[in-house]
Amino acid sequence: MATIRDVSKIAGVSVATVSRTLSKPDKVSAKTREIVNAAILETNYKPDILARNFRTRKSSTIVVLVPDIANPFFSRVIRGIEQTAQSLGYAVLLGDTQGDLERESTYANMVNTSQAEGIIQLDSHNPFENNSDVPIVNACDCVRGTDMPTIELDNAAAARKMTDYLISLGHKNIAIITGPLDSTITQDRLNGYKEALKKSGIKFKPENINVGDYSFRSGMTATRLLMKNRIPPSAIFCMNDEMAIGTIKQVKLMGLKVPDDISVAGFDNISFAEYCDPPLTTISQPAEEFGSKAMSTLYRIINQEGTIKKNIFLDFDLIIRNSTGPN
Amino acid sequence: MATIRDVSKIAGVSVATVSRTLSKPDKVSAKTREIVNAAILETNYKPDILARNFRTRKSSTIVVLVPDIANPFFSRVIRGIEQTAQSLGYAVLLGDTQGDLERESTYANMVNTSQAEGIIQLDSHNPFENNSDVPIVNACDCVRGTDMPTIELDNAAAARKMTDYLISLGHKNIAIITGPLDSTITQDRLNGYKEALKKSGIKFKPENINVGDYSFRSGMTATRLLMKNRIPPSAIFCMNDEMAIGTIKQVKLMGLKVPDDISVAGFDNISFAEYCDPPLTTISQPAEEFGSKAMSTLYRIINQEGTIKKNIFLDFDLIIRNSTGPN
DNA sequence: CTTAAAAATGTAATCAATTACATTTTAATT
DNA sequence: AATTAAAATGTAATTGATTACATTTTTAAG
Repeated sequence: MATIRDVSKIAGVSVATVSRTLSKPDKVSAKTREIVNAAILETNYKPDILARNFRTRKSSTIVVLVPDIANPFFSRVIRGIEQTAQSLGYAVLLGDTQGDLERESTYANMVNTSQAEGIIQLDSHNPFENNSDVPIVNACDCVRGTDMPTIELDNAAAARKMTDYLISLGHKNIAIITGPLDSTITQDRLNGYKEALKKSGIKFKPENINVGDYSFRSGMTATRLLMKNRIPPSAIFCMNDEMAIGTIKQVKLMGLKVPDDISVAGFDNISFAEYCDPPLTTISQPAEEFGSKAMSTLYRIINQEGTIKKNIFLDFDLIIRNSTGPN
Repeated sequence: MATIRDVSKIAGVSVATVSRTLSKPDKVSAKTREIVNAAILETNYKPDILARNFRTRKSSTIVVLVPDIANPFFSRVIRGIEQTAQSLGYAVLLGDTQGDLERESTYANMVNTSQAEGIIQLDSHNPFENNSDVPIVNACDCVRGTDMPTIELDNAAAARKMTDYLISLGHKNIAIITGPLDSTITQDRLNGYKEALKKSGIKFKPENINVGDYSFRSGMTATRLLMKNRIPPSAIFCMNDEMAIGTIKQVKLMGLKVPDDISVAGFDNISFAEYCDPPLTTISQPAEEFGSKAMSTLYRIINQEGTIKKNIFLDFDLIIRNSTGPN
């Protein structure tokens, strides 16, 4: 492999000039630039990125911490991250934590060792005990009470909107299948749900809450339990689309019809939501935008450019399809 | 940040000893090891990975080239890659190419600049014009006629099995919705389909082939066209589950029933396949295993350990659900 | 107690780029 | 033509770990 010295020798200039030709071409005269570029071609010189990274203390790499890459919502977020990262000259290291704190901190520490310049955390957990000065952005499921910048949805408002909509259809006994209770998203959405009930003068019943884990199966299980309530719900609001699809399956399995007997609503608007039967009423989230906003914010933090908004809220939409109907 | 020299000064040993304590502790006496470790704790020393990478010419990083991370099959493959990579001490750089050759070669070149030690390519395309000596493994959709090791399915056999099964149900007019024609997977599966027809003495009709792009929508469009055939098919075999789900939707939209009027089969066995209505008959592929096998093979290539099997074939399964029935 | 071999440790070069600072060349002005 | 400022280029230090080779210490054998 040719080094910058080989190039400089052939071009008859110093290594500094070669280096400048590559990184600050306007500091080099047109004539020398040509000579150097010719020498680069001749030697097929490729800068050694490891040497450059080492010298400049920059890896042009960021780490994404994601609870599960196979989750269709997260994989879209990551697509957004990757695209923006690429356009900003950054590479994306994938840290699929599977909820394991040890794996999370292994990846998070890559910043301390300069392997990565920053972190995008998609889980509601601060990977650093005390607020550190590591560049980090928290997206999608965001922790409260840290000074990490966040890219989030107004989850309470979204859940309120969905609950309001179900109430407007005449439902009074609305069950909710949540995500894990320690997640901020779950808490916010639960609050929104309760607020909407209260506003409409509907009494909140604890038996109408069931905890899931975002999987199809947990949607089915939770539904089975909810339907055993003394007064079974006439509508079930799930905190993601997979659980809602599990719910639809379970409801059908019990010989009931969606939405005639029971309305089902989801959250996320994954691509499958439009194709299940009946198509799913849900809240759409701009998944790719979460990713690109998180990446561009992280970029500004790393490079200390412009001002950083502490909390960025993205828009959601209530997507009404046929899984919900009048009570 | 403390350097290895700070540690060596405090421990009263040479930098070589500190380095050895970290990388080859058995070459250091127990006593010195203790002293050095104490000094490491005291200084909170973390080895500078950039310096180490530079010196050792290793980045402990590999690149995954994937056509689309948001595809649920690929995201599972990547989960398998990531898990195995982590256990082997490698980090995974995500290269979502979106089918763009330029982005692909940008990522592929990271190996030439030592940013990555190897590549896992999930697309049927050789990112290097001429067979290079870059460590690379080709998984899932594999190119023919290169010397890249592959991790693949016997796609022809799988398609044959599915077609045989449909024939065994009494279907004679079986349509197929393919992926892009330049993909090896598509070609192999198409061959398997044709072989099965031939074996059963069924004449292959070109009008029964329609090309899709693996999206729900293309499944719908292709189905609409196929149903306009002079003799519409009684079964439709789709080369992935998304298109099959689109097909089911379109069939229902036309007022027909699955499987009573038309049988629909998919490929991949993504998690939704079990939850759509009716549940989808499909071919299951060991997605995570594709990933882990690809990673462990790449590891052996990079580190020149053991022998490398040129082509590894994984098992598939015909999963019979309710989207297919007798003609 | 020697002596040889093995184990432990130390010295200093090395990796390939970047860049502060020094020097030379060019351009502009009088 | 002389002077000065600006632009271009060069010199050599620097980054932090690894490691070949040299040296010292320990262990084992006679």
